[in-house]
Amino acid sequence: MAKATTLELDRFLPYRLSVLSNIVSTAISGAYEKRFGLTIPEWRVMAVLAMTPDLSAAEVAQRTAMDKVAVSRAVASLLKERRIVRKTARADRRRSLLRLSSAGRRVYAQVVPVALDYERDLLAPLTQKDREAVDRAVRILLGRAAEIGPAHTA
Amino acid sequence: MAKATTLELDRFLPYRLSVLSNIVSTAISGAYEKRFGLTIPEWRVMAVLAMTPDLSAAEVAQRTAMDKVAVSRAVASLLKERRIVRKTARADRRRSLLRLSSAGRRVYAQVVPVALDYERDLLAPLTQKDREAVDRAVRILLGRAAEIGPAHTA
DNA sequence: GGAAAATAGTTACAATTGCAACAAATAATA
DNA sequence: TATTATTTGTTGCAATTGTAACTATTTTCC
Repeated sequence: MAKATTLELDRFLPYRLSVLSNIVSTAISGAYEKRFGLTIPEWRVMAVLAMTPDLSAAEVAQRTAMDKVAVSRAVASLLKERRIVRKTARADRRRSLLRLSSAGRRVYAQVVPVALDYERDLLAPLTQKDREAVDRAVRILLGRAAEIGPAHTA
Repeated sequence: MAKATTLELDRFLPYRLSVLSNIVSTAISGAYEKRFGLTIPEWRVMAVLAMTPDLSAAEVAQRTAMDKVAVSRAVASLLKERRIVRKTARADRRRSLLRLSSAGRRVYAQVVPVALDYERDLLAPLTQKDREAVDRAVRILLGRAAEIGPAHTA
């Protein structure tokens, strides 16, 4: 007969990750919202377009780990606020090519230091070794999680 | 004049945490839902009641990092499925004392191994040292995140 | 003891999110 | 080339979630 086990929630990594991620996301999204009127999906779209202009919505979705509906809505709202511009791809008129507008680049330049400051504060109590361990572990876990929990890879 | 910086999304810890946590949560909640008809909030409530019976909803909320509305809904649904029982506290008739029913304990006993197996698979590619580092880092980050992002601590 | 403040939990409403159906355009194939 | 299948992105609808208002009870303190 199998041994009866109990599970202590605060030692269960999925739970701890969820709590940590929620706290961090809430804090960050509060800051973005308040200071720049940006949601996190909007910010993610801006961040990838800053790195790589002229992506299609599908490419943005892939790079931000967002689904295409979320990207579509973020793009719609960024267009309305004139923080990105969209042109139709000449070669394939289904695709649209997205890039930051100059206003978008200005906002982006303001957000980046806020984001990096937050990250720095968050990581402050960790030693350099700890940070490297976290970095490596998160990378490994991301790979492993994608493997075992295909989520939507039907 | 300030230096212009860019932010690479996949090196930004808040982003990586969010992606990792989403993948893990989706995988787990899929498993719970499919096999046991449990949502994650419901599972969390069950998990703390298994450890500590006769908690009030507010105490459950505190221990699960859920807000009281979420607890209320999870409790309502667990009651309907007869997986927990509720009695009114004699001393204070506003409070209700919650505990698993025997059916609830049976379900719990089935879920625990699934949860622990998932965690084990997830952590499989990490060395023991890595795991300890993650454990420590997450604990520290949880504390730090709670400090700097009071979120709702108005 | 009684009015006012506080607390536990629920409910109603609004905002967010996810999924499925869809239109437009292109690609594949017969 | 006409027909069907696929891809891109949007929209509608349902489910989830968060915020605020509410009821019931208890506590405070005059």
